[in-house]
Amino acid sequence: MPENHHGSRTQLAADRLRQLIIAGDLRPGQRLSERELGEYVHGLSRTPLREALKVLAAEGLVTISPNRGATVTALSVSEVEDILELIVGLEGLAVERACQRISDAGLAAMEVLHRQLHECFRDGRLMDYFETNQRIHQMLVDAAGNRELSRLYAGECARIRRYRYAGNRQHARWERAIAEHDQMFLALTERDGPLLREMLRAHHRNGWRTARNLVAEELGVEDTADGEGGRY
Amino acid sequence: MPENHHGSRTQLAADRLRQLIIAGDLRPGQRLSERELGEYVHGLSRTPLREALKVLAAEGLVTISPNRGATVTALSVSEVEDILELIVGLEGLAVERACQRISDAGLAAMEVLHRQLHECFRDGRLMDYFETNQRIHQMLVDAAGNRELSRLYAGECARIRRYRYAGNRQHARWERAIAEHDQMFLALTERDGPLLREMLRAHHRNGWRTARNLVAEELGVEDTADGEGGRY
DNA sequence: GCGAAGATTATTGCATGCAATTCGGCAACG
DNA sequence: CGTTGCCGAATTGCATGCAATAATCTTCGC
Repeated sequence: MPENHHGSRTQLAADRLRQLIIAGDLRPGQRLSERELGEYVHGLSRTPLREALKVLAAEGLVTISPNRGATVTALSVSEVEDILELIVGLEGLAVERACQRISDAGLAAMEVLHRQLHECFRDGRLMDYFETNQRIHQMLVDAAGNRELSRLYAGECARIRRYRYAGNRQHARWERAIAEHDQMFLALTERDGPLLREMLRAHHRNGWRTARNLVAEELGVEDTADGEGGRY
Repeated sequence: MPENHHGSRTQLAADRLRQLIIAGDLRPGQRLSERELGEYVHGLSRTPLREALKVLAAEGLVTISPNRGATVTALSVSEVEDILELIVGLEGLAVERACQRISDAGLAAMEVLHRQLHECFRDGRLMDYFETNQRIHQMLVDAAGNRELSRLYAGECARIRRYRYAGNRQHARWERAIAEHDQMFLALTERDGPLLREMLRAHHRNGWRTARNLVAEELGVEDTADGEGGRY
């Protein structure tokens, strides 16, 4: 459980709302009335909530219409794809650096998570798998040693997390995803940046192809040509 | 002059402060007392200012210490270099896409700016040159057609703008920069993404080498090995 | 019955007041 | 002489009240 070291109510509100939005407990497009939220979270007043909403708006998680209130940001399929393209690009930049500078300890840490991933798969714990998967990718990016890159990457992942994990993937895809992770881990140990980069690109494209249909369906099929001619 | 379409005082405060910080009118590390700022900008009250500060903090332009107020974010040399590495990476991703999809009209627009750049150089208008230079790079990134990428790129550029343009460059560097722009424009017209990417990387590295010394000096020489072994 | 203008209600935007916390200085003590 | 504890001033954090804007409902005219 992540401690709340900041007694600040603004921080508390922001953290709590962020978590609710990322996890998908608050649906995209849902209205976020100030007074309503205040009663929902500890009965705090509108001021810290307004500040928290402004912060989340800057992060792209909520959308504020002047004089009309805030809603959970609702992304279109193409916006999700833009962000995903960006994420893949950032991750690609990161891994090339990571392959150059990752330490043996770093590799060992990756291996721990990698094993956890396998365990989650073996035991069929889907949610834990997603969580571990996310942590692996983040750790890979962190290994590049560029804090700003890590921050941006984490932020963008948070924005579309709900969409990527909207529905449970099919088992066939899950199996392939694990295999891809195995290969990527191998590429990392051999410090082959360009190869790892290409594998990541394919990995994300494959993953998105599965999620995309579910998202498109949920949003009402904004179906352009299938992502095969893919951008990223 | 950019119009203030939003009557919202929070928006006004955020826009105004952002401008002041980016332009360097407010120095890094400078204290931003709420009441003081309020009197400075139109005599508005603390509430919209607090909200604006929170937003700018989320953008990375100001740093808020709980119960201790806000200051203009002061970056170390290595932080600036991290951000620059990120910017170069983003721009690299962008131009590869841009070379694929830029239209003739887009190329024409780039050419207009490119000519302006030459005029600024010829007339020795350094500030206009910087401005135009920045617009060229932003337009290049926009040409990739990924709004999220454009947003992030613009944000990161804003954060280090003050550092890059801290001092006036030497004329020799200026001349070379123009030459590099000529070559890059050529690469763009020929839609050679990989080449353009490499040229951008070198262009930024060369530019930073000049600015770096001035920044390091200003910040008190946090002098690690010279950037020659460059990361980006 | 339908559309439009006006009134009503609810919500946001902002100013202000009070409590909580931090920082500066001063004095007492080791 | 340096350190520690305390007090006061100033600043931030937050709650609340009021004004302004937008949404909703009512009513009137056609």
